[in-house]
Amino acid sequence: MAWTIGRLAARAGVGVETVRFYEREGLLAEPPRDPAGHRRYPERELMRLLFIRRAKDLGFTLAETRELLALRATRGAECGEVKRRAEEKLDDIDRRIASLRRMRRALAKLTAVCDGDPAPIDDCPILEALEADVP
Amino acid sequence: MAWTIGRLAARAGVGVETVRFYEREGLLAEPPRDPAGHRRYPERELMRLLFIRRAKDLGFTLAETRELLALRATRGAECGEVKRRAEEKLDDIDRRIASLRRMRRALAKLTAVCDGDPAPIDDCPILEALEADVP
DNA sequence: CCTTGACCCGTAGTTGGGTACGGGGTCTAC
DNA sequence: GTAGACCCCGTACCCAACTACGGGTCAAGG
Repeated sequence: MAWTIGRLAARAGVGVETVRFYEREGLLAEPPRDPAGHRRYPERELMRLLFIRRAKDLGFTLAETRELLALRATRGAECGEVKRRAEEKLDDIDRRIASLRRMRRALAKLTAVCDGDPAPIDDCPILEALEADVP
Repeated sequence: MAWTIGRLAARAGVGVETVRFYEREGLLAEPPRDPAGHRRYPERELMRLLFIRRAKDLGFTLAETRELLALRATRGAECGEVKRRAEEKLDDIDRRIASLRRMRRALAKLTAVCDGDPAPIDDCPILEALEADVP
């Protein structure tokens, strides 16, 4: 089953123009065309499109997302290089998760305060997220 | 100890103009001034500034970051509302962590493939991050 | 004194990531 | 056979988040 640009975009919750924009930017490959010159997308391109949105929401730039999508093992020689880059990305992701967890802990503390004793707290509690974290 | 805008910015790794921009946008409060009219920042403003950068890197907009920073329990009546908003942010953060974990799993799989049998894999492995995740 | 450097303010310009427009072709349904 | 819904392409426009510019004040060092 192949999808038109409009249907693909609708399924991913983005606009048609956005899909064409990602194609220009090299995030989506140029898809095959039907006899009328219209783009026909295979199912897997939806995955790719959803991944791009997800990565964007997580604060990756389009350039970083392009790199993430380009990571793949092809043959012996390149494998080490791919692995190195993948490990860099892994570290990046781990740092992001750790940051989010620190924010999460601070927010959870705030809701706990609200639950029990309704005493006011003066300072912005989320700033605790950065405790002992100054360079 | 109070810091000048230049020193504060340098410690946080941003430009002076960025700090003034955040002040205009209501992310940083207007600090006290010295007799010459220069801004003098208390230590805690560095926390705030670092938090803003961190949140930005995690994909929060400045508006969302402003909301995060504004969350605090003040007195009984407002407490329920603050708690509700904090719980929304918690859910948001949990979703982000889950997304990052899915990416992480896919990347880890890639490095594992590189380690062992150096057979090439055709498809972009990170797209597995979205398996069974299509609407 | 006078230069240097860090600050002041306001406004203009830039970059990343889309969005909208305008003029046209195509396909299906009435 | 024509209206409506889709698609094509190119270019122009938009918003968020900075970033740079230009002209002015002040304090310390040479």
